[in-house]
Amino acid sequence: MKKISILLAEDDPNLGQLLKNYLIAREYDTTLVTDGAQALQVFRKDKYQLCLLDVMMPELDGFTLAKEIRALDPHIPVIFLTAKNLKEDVIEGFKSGADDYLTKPFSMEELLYRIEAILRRASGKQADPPATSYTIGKFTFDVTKQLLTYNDQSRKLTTKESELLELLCRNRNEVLERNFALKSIWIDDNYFNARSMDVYITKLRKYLSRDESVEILNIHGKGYKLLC
Amino acid sequence: MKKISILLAEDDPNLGQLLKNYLIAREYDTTLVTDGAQALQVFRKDKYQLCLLDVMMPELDGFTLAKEIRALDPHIPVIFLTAKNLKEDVIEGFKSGADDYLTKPFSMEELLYRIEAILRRASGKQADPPATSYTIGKFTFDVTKQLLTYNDQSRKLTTKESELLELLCRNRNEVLERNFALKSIWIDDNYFNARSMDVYITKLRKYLSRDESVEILNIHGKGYKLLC
DNA sequence: ACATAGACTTAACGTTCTTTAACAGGTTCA
DNA sequence: TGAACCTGTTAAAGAACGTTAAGTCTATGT
Repeated sequence: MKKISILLAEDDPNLGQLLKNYLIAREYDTTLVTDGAQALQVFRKDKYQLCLLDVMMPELDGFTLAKEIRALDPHIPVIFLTAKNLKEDVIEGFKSGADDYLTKPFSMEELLYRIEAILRRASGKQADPPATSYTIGKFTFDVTKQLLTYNDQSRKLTTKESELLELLCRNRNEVLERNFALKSIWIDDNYFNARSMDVYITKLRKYLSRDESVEILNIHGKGYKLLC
Repeated sequence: MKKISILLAEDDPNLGQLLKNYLIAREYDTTLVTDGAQALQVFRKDKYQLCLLDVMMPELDGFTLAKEIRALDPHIPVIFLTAKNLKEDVIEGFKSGADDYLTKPFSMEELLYRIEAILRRASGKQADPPATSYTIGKFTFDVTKQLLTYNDQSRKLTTKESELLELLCRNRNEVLERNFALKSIWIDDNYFNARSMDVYITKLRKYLSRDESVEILNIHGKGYKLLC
């Protein structure tokens, strides 16, 4: 299956690199540029399936850029990344044809969620959720229904429990880095959110304790690894 | 099929043009005027099916304008565009017969949904409803007739029930954000309206409970997701 | 005008989810 | 070994949500 290609235009080098890494980790073929002019240039050369554009950029702002891009490819999905409380911008953004927008700060989960939603809509197919479910030892984990099942006994997980368990499953038998998980689910990787995550790890361990072969292992200073 | 005609009165040229373009892109036959006097003049000449009026306008303010317009056509739907924190104005606006209002800044999606909802209500008694309907598990939901059907058994939904269910359907298997739903249906996203929305979620869940495969899932702190 | 019914809101109370606090161990490295 | 940091666990606090019932309003018909 061919990878989805994303053009990411973000002038903040830190955020840009961060986003690029996350998207690549999620199997999106991502190209990062740091200003609008460059974005247009790159877009002309190669085709992309989705654009992620920061609104505030030097040389060429996101809105104008979107118009130019739309002139080249009227149907390409565009998502804007915008600073908070710039709702006026949002309006103008929709005019130039954004399919969606995110106000900073946002979590990776949210970004990925919207990307998937838009691609789903763009591909014409209606409905059909990915119906993702994982097998964890003797457990079955239905992500969309947030249901963890063991021998016909089901437990309804909370939103956060479910999000964390999904990340663990996605990276099973390899290290899920703390910061990655925090940025993905909690937006901020500060002290309190880190402690909150610890609490959820404890909860998940308790839920999964019925199957001895399943274990959430801590990798000191790095993160967690789901063994199963 | 003939286009819906909208009279848009907005004195800010940027916003006005923006709105006009967007509405035209959405197949609404839109006329833009930049002050109230002009609006009245144009309205006398041609008939419109909906009015979008800015409250703060030179020459003739939106409220007075609405009264004049209503004198000419008592049943035409009117939506006010108003700056925030002008609650007094809002109240007076409803007295002069607004069907709805939007506080700036607002998103295009919100405006569009409001227009559709109002036109639907206005045309309720007339003929040829577009008959948009959704299939929700074993249910059928006729949006224009506000009818939820299960095995030949139909339940007539109230306006709010219907509007909320429509938003859920439109975003099925995706998160419908609380704030978006509140601003789209209840106008204000304050505490009380949020609680009111909770009540409606309970109602809808009860109506839909006959099909086990259908579920309105809460995403804590974000919104609801209709699974089906 | 009055009564009635239906729709919507507000109130009240209970439950669940998430975060924060508090305390107890662990790991690393100088 | 001891200081600094990281992790495990439980409990409590705070916020969000679920549900039912009572209140308010509006429209409608007599």
